[in-house]
Amino acid sequence: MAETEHRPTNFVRQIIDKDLQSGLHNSIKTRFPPEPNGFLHIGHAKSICLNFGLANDYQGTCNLRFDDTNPEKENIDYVNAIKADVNWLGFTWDGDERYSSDYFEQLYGYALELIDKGLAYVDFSTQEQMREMRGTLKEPGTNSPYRDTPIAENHKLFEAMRAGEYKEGECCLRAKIDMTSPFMCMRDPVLYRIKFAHHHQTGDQWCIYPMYDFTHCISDALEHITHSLCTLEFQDNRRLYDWVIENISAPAVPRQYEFSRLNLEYTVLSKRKLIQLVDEHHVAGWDDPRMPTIAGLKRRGYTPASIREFCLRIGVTKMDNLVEMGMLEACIRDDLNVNAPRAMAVLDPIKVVIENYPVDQSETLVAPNHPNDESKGNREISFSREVWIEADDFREQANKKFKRLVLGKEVRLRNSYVIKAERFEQDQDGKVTTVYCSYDAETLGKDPADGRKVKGVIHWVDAASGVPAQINLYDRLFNVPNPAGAEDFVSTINPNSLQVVNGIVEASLTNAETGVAYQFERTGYFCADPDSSAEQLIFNRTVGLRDTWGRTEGA
RNA sequence: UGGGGUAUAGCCAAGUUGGUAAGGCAGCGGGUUUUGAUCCCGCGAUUCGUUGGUUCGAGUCCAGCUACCCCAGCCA
Repeated sequence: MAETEHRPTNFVRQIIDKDLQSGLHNSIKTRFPPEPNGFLHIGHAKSICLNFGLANDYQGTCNLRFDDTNPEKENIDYVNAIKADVNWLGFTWDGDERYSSDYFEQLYGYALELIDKGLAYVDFSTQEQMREMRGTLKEPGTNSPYRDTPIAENHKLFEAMRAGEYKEGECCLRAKIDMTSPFMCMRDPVLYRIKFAHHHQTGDQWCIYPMYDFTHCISDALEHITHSLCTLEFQDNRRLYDWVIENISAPAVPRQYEFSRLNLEYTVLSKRKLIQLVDEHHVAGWDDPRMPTIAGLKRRGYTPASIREFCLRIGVTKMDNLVEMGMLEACIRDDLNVNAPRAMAVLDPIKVVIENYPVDQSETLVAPNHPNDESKGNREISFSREVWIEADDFREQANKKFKRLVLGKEVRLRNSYVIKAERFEQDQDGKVTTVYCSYDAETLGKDPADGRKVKGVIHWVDAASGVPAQINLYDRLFNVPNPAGAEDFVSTINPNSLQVVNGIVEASLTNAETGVAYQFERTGYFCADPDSSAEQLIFNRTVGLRDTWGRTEGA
């Protein structure tokens, strides 16, 4: 798809333009810094597109850095999934992926530097004591009794922490800043804590791990990141970011800028909540097609280009937002409308028997793969005496607004003949099972010679060659626009977010490649599910077609 | 008077030396159409959270007010 030619401007670009013009920087370097404690989601895609997009547009580079300072929550599977997702989105990071843990030794050295400057101390207060001494939002905190431990002793104490001489929670390293600061994060923040945990990158090498605020800014400096972009909740932390950089022998001075995180209607985008959905089996896994994860969107049938386009359209600002799902759907429809070959599939089949068509005859028809793009070629579809049509496409009686098959009336079978409904059969519940029709043999590829107008066109699948398929129809995962705002977001889960249907697809779809999109004419965009253990074809509906009829009809 | 942020159409979002409100999504009309799809054409803010002020002129400058978001993890 043709992505928007020139990127819309935003405040980050303006800052970069200024920094380039003023000569502050000759080129830019950004980074995408996920913690490997879960799968990436569409919100991360916003950050990825921003960081990698900026690097591309300004001919700079972008690093992929795993912010792996909390081994208890992280693992290598997430690292691998994240790398795959970033690549799948179409981005390439500069050199090898980095890890904050690559810098543990240097970070340790900077911590020692702060200690030696009298700007950090080892605190043996309990967590509860620290909380009490921190004060509140409106009241200043009070100094720790360990705050004035002599420098030399702090130096030894910290070395002892590293050597494993203290238990978890027994002590921690804190920056000596200002317990009365209006910024809570400046009230002597913890820099290092003790964790006897195995780390996916450094193994058992360390028993002390640096905190985010100490690690991130230094990692940025070590990588010579020029513009460090993060989300709004880190605005206060910027004071600490700058404090650390100013007080150590930093090799560079990176700057942090914050933008608002993405909120999408009818889903949740917080790692904690997504983990809960997976752990409590509200969904089948991280790549469940209903999940807003990159892996889920991929399995659902979203393309990398459509997600990039979405990120372009939503923009980058500091305003809180809640983007409509329709925005995302418009992006994938725009992509698939021009790129997806058409095919026919019936989701809720009823039989049509064409009584004046020879019993043992069948013929091969040619159908274009795309109505507006001849270059996509044609395919062959078979036609015979019995075909399946959509149950919704037949009514015993209806007004002229209903442009489908009605008893005694004609309708065009897409890419085929005009048929007329003569009579029908239904089961004991009143559901129509079979419609007996006649066909006009002179209407293949042309209108009736006598000038009869046949307005309706419906899709169908040849009964003799059609293939049964499981079709997964997805709906929003939650019943409310902003589940994150609910008291209990789990209670707002939509119990009908997945509807499994047994349909019939045209024979050409038998070998549909996993993940490759098709438009099933008149019903939507679908792609084959990767589930290889399944015994039959499985198609996932990515998104339906825009449906103005369904709207008026339903109303 | 804790501090940090944000307020432009239903949603997203341009608007940067003050000069008379881009664009996209959604919606609504109309046209084309063997997908009620696509495509094409047309329609939306006398108004920029609010109240005042400065000015010939303010979304853009100033002051006050209001609403919403974030911060009291040895999480990120």
